Amino acid sequence: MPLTRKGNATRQRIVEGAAAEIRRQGIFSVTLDAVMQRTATSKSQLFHYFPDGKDELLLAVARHEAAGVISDQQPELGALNSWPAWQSWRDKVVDRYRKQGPNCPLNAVMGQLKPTTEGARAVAAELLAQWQGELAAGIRSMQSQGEIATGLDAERSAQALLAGIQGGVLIHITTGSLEHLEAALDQAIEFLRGSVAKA
Amino acid sequence: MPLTRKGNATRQRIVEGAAAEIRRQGIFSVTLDAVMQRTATSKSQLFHYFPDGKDELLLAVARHEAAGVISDQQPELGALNSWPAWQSWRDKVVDRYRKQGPNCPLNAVMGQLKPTTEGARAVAAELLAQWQGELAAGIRSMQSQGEIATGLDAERSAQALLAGIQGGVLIHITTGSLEHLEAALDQAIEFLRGSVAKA
DNA sequence: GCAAAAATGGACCCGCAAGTCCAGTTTTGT
DNA sequence: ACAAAACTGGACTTGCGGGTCCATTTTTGC
Repeated sequence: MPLTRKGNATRQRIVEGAAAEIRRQGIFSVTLDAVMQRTATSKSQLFHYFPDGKDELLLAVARHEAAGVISDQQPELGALNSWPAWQSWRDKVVDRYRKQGPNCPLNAVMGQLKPTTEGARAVAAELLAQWQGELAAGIRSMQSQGEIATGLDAERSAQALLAGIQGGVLIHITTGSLEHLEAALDQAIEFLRGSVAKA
Repeated sequence: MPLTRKGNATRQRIVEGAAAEIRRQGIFSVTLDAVMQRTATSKSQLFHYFPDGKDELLLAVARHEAAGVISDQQPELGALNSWPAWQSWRDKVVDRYRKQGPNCPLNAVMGQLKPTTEGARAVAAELLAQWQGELAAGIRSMQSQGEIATGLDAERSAQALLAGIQGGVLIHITTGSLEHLEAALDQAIEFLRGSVAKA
């Protein structure tokens, strides 16, 4: 009978507590003791739910955060079928990172996993793939409506857009400014809109 | 008489050794002992040249790497005054990161500095600012030749392009693929070229 | 060439935080 | 109700790796 209801709740509490700790204090404050204190748990509990220790916990945090990144963009991200939709999605993305501030748990965790590096990369890669997929779907949707040139490679444009977003977020993390993220989003959208004019 | 010739050489050796270690084994292999071994130095030397210890050393590595990032793009980056120049610059960037592989010392170091975090951010911020400045200069140069629409905000376009690059590199680090970097560069350049047609 | 300052070697210290253990309690299925 | 399994508490161990110290050698400037 692996994982009782209470156990599940505790596990959840640990993961969210660790994530919250990162957001507030940065990745270096995340010591097992800190997590214990914040989540009112003991060391045995930590190792009970995460037998492989800190790395496993951090990986769980990464998964948790990755899921949030996508879901925070819904429902707009899943329905990029009109220019207003694109615009409000754009605003949502900018807003999300404005609120999050410069402490990105996902990014923080990524640089911290050592043995589990492959696992961490997999989580990040999957997130990126999913994100890119949604963007490409949106582009194709617009293409089918004649709002974006059909000669354009949807997948490649999605890659470029995704890169712009990632870079924008990264720059936000390091400088605290959101200008780059906004510029990247705006320019990408403008590029997509402009494609139809000269086709 | 602070810093004799030999001392300077040793210091240099330490920084480069640490950077090389990161490239080969990742950031977690960078222990003071590892640096000592690789650079044939003793602990006293490390603390002689970097009294504040590891953080100071890592910061020096960051500075060293940051300088390399820009200079590796020269002379092309400094003379973006024709489309062929842009193209060869683009190729140089992609090539640089292809050669570097997925272990970026600068990125790695960034996530590792704790007390010196402000210092690290400053280094990164300055690098970004300089990079963006060069790009903006290139865009303005093309504008003056009528190859890019003058209505376009050079600084903002440079921001977007820079974001694309950063994101592309980041994705390269996490997935190993350079496609995103290439897509971001190509699309940005295409956007700039296209601006003149509809002006 | 000779003090002073810089450079070097390497033994030693030490704290922190991850990880272990086991004893005790609560929950669960039947 | 009663075993088995899940859950919890917290004391204890441990090792890694950063940082300290001092003795010795080399270089520098005059």
